[in-house]
Amino acid sequence: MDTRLDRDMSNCSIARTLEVVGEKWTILILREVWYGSSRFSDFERVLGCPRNLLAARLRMLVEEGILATETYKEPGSRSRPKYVITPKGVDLVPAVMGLLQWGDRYRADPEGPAVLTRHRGCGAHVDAQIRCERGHAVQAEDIESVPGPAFRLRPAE
Amino acid sequence: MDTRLDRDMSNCSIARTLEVVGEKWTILILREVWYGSSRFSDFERVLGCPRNLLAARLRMLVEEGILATETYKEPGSRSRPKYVITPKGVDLVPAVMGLLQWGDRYRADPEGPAVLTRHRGCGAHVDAQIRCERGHAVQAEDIESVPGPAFRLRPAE
DNA sequence: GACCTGAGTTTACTTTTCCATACTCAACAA
DNA sequence: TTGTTGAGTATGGAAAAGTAAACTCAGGTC
Repeated sequence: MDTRLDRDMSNCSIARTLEVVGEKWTILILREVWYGSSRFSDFERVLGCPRNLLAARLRMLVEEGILATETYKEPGSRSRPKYVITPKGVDLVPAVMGLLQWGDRYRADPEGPAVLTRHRGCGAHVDAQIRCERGHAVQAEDIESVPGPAFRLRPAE
Repeated sequence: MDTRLDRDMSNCSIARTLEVVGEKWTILILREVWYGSSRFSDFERVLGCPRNLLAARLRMLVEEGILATETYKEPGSRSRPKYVITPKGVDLVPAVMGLLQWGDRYRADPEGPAVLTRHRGCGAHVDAQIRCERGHAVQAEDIESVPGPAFRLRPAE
């Protein structure tokens, strides 16, 4: 993609995804959900994030359909809400795996990463890869970005 | 991973990656590099981002080794710096492809995405997938997160 | 020598986001 | 009826981001 006129990037899918998950704490909240947390107090304790932001992020994630609320009840106390991931949230896993993998490679402690990801059953290490529909592994250099159906040039200034 | 004691997440690779690329504009600058921009004025024009932040983000990306500066020279003007991606930067592609893919699925215009990614040569659509080392495609539900070498529990409070 | 240009830096001001902490609220328990 | 607990809401100050314009700097051109 090498149009000399400026592309209009107002409909860029990367930017639009970041509008939803690009704020501070959002992705870390999702990480906690994957690692098993579901309650407000769990997120607060493990993340150390301010409560008002936590509430705002959870509300956003639920509004966007990435998390959903259910209720749980501990014996001897009343029902309270908990947060569970939806299929739309699960679809963020490849992106987050990509971040995890980069951090493992370039920012891990000398002894290695804090968390290993394995294929349940097979046990082999798991990571995010780029593949084409035909199943070929694709090097980043061999990705070609071409204008899609919603491609626009920028309105003249 | 379901330790009832709190995990210490201060060495989480996701959090550490976000420390580098989690600020506003950073990933969009990388997007522009992939789409062919390399000059300060290109980024400024296409992103519409404030110059001081742009300068700060570029400096950060160069310090982190994700971008590198080279010089270019237009005939009739002096040499000027441009920004090119390094192998360390290329390793962020899977994460960003993951974001792109989610945006394409859930936030695209009705007519479709603005940009299509294809395998150069083969031409087939390309995306980020989760695979294990043995080459199996892995469903998000079949990822098992287990404590790694740098796993720590949280020091008691 | 004066002017131009791309790539910044600096400054000054407004707005937004973030952080820390205090406060509220609705069951349930004693 | 008072206390407790989890899940928030409210608030006030600090930090970061956004906006706009002026300024710098070096190596071109005129």
